[in-house]
Formats: sequence, C-alpha cells, structure tokens
Amino acid sequence: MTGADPADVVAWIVLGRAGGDVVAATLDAVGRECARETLTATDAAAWIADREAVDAPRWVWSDATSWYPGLLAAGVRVARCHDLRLCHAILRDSALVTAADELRAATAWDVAGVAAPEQSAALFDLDEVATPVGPPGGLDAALAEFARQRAAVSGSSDPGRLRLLIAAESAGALVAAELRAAGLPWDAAVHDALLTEVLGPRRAGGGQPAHLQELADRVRRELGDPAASLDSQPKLLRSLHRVGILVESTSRWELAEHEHPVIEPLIQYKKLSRLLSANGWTWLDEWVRDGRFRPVYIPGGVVTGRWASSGGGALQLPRQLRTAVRADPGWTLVVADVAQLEPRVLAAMSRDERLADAARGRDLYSGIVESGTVATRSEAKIAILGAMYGATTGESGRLVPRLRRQYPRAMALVDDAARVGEEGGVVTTWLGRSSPAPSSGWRDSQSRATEAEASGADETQARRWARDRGRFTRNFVVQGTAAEWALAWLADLRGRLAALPPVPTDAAPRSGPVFAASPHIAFFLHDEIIVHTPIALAVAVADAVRGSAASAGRLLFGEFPLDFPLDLKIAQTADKD
DNA sequence: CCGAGCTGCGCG
DNA sequence: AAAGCGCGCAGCTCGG
Repeated sequence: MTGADPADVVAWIVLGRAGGDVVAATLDAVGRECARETLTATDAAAWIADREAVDAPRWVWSDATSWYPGLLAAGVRVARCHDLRLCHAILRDSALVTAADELRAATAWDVAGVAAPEQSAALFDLDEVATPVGPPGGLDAALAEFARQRAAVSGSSDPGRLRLLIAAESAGALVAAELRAAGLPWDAAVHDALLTEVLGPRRAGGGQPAHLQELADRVRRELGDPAASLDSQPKLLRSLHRVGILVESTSRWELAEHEHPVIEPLIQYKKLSRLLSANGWTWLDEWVRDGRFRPVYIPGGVVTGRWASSGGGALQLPRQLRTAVRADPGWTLVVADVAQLEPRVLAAMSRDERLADAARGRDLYSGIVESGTVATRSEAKIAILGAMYGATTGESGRLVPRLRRQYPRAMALVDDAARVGEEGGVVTTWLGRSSPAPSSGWRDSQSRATEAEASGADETQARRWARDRGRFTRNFVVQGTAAEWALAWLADLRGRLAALPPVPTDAAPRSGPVFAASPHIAFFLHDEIIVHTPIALAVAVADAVRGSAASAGRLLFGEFPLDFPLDLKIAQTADKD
C-alpha cells in the first residue's frame, strides 16, 4: 500500500445484519465502496479482530449498544467507531448543519438510547437482533444513513467541530460498553459490613434492621402515636402538624428549621431508610455479581449530551458507599476528578481571560476571591453556580451582579444563552450540539400571551415558562460543553491506556477477556474517572489520566491559556480521603 | 392489579 | 440552608 491513492486506504467498514449473518462493506478514503463480504455470526468476531489489526478502520454501525458488547465478550476490542444512532441525533438537531432535511426525514433513526442487552457468548444472537426499539440493522440502511451524515457534516458551517463531536460521542459509546463489560470492582463484604454497622444486622423475612427500627420507635414516641406512618408523606405531614410542627413538606431542609425532639431521630430515620431502600442488601444482591458492579450507561441520554444511566443508579452512588469500591489483589485504582469543570469550560468558551486568570493553576473559587470580586470561597462558589444556573433570588442572586462586572465576557455568554432561550430560540454547545426547540405547548403559551385578549394568568404563565426555558438554555451551553470536554478526556485516555503494555496476571479475569490484563476505565461520572489498573502500571496510568485531560483542553480550546487540574489519587479504594 | 404522578433524595 | 441546571430511583397515592 502506497497510501497515495485513496482507493488503497481502508477508511471505514460499515456493518449490517442480514438474517443471522453480518455483512461488511469496506469504504475507501473518499467513501467509495471497494469490497463487501458476508460473514456468519460465528466468523464475524474473528474477521473484525483481523481487520482491526490490519487496517484499523473506523467501524460504522447502527449503534455500539447492539454491536460492541458481543465483540467484547468474544475478546475483541476496536479503537474507533461511528455510532449512527447517536450521531443522527446530534446532526439532525445541530444548528451548524445547514441542510438537515434528509436526516430529519430518516425517522427510523430517531430512537432513544436503549439498555445494552446482556452479554451473551452467542455473538450477534438473533434475539438481540430482534430488539424492537433499536435503529435499523441492515447494511443498506447503514450505508444510506452514513452517506446522509457525511454530507450533513461536510456541508455544515463548521465541519471540523462536528467531526470532533461525532468522534467523541462515538468513542463515548465504546467506553460505555467497555465500562459495563469490565465493571467497577466492588467488595460486597465491605458493603455488607457498612450496612450492618449503620442499619443493624439484616433481618430475614424483610423486617426492618435494628437501628432503623429503634429510630422509628423513637419518632413514634415523640409524635405520641405508636401507629404513625413514617413512609407516607401525607400521613407523616399530618402527624407532624398534630404535634405543632407546621411544615409544608417533609423534606430534610424544612424539618431542620424546626426545634422539636422528633426532628433529630426523624431526619436520621429518613437517612437510614434511604440507604436501605436505594443501596441496601437488595441492591447488592441485584447489582453486584462476582465482585463487579455493572451498571447500564446510556451515552447521550441527557439532552445536554451528558450520559444517563438505567438501573443500578450508577450516577447516584452515595459517597458513603465508595469505600466498597476496591481494586482486585495486585491491582489498584486511579481516581481522578476535574476541579470546577463547568466554570473553566465557561471561561474557555467565552474567551474570558480574567476568569481564566482566576482559574489557572489554582482553585478557581479562591482565584475569584483573590481578584477581590467576593470575600470568601463559599461566596465565590455560590455566585458562580448562580450565574450558570440562572439564580435570581437569595444570596446567589445578590452575588451574581458582582461577577457580571468582573467577568463580563463569561457572563455575557450565559446571559445571551438565557435570552435566546426565553425568546424560543435554540442554543448550541462549543462543538455543535444544539438544544431542543421549544415544545408546541411552550410556543402556544407565548403567542397566547401576546394576544389582545390575553388574561393576566396567561401572561404570568408565559413569563414563567419563558424564564424556565431561559435557565435551561443558559445552563445547556455550559453543561453540554463540559460534557464534550469530558468525552474528549475519556476518548483520549482510552487510547493511551490501550497503548500501555498488558501485565500478565491472574488476578482480574472478572473484568472480561479484553481487560483481564490491562488497565481500563472502570467508572465515569460527568467529571470523574476511575481506572482499574495493575499496580505496576499505576504511575503510568496517572500520567495518562493527566495527559489526556490536558489534551482534551487543547482539542476543544486550542491554545487558550487555561488548565483543567485534576484531583487525583492512587489507592485501593475510591472513597474520598 | 397496573401504571401515572408526586415526593424526597442521591449524584454531578 | 436553598437557591438556580441536569438526571434516576424507591415508595407512596390514586384513578382506571
């Protein structure tokens, strides 16, 4: 291969299903099909592994969710893919795409994220193919959609950014499948011991554990009602009113404002009750198998581009339980999160050099204090969060105007996003993901309010909905761009980890055939990554994690002078200090 | 009996 | 303390 003739370069291999077979079309660098093969389900994995090693193509498939788990189970990892389902959703709505009519017409690709099917040894199992909610699985459908997407990108107002975005989104889809395949190392014994210590021993037959029972008894005593119901909000509210605690809700913050002997045990009861129902023994039995927690991640599951999760509550693991995250023997964890990701992203995308100055090389909130904008770190934090979320009242609302004076560029960016949203417009992230258009109900409300016979109630509702939407679009640009930064971080790190030498070990086969001897990402949560690695590679992994964060910043924001510092530790457990 | 909607709370 | 954004889940209530 000379590399001079684009026909010699394998750029993409598009996969589709036909009955129980896999059909693969090889495309050259200009998108011409130059070969097509049909493979039986049994042969497909080995063929894909071979082409991956020889050509390193970008694999184009309907979605990683339906293709990649089977490959991973068969021991095959791919470096790059193009996830048609996820990219369709981005390009269809992106304001950078100038001609989206054909994409919008291809409604068969408008399918939401679906949970990954259980990994099965039978690769490309027919039952999985029959998934009713998935995107089209045939090769012709994939080729046609891929052509539409390539045309949409090359004809867009900024092909470079969109190419970054769809590559990052697709890499995220690979990572999500790999996260589930490898799992988060979880020590059920540590979890069980923690539950027993906090709640009391597990009761057979579903009875309440002892400590919870004692708290419930104390609460009922203080309420003077041995039959009081603590788990029904309306009933508990009435019980509280009877003893003179005139709360409007039973939420913790409101209860805490009252002085009464029932308050302390009630709040404690709610805390323990929550632990039991959300992450108690039932959760442990259901979600932790063979030393791994394998949640279902849904890339692109949130409108802003953040991931969602389904089942297991992966994105809501209480900090309290992080002590149960334990590396395998001979392995360790590299735990890293980005300090103040969203305000840093805001500084970079608005090119606000003063905010970047406050952030560079230090805690961003302390930097704001040193600039004299506000007096304390906690004020700086409240002000920044208020600016990004659109706070109008309280301490946050009072502090935001000071930021507006000190950081006019950053504030103008979020203020503009809010104004556009209030007016019914669409806003777009740094790389080109656009917010959804307003619903018909929203538009009706706005137009009704401008009519001559509009009632006061019409106007009030329209104004409130407009402001609600403004806060959403205000936050969308920042949260969405932060999600893009995080995807770039993940994607770059994934590549660096794959380049590290495997360490022969018999310690972690539970991580599956691909990752049993190699460092791998084991957890991802918006701005945090946990890598599970053989101890011998921990320092190299830590370097990779830092290096990929720096790369992500450059990839998105070029040479804009801003860093993305990490809080990073190497430890057997993931708990915070 | 099932499902939608509400409340409260975990995470970023 | 919440407030101002984005989520998922458990448990309850209530209507069909």
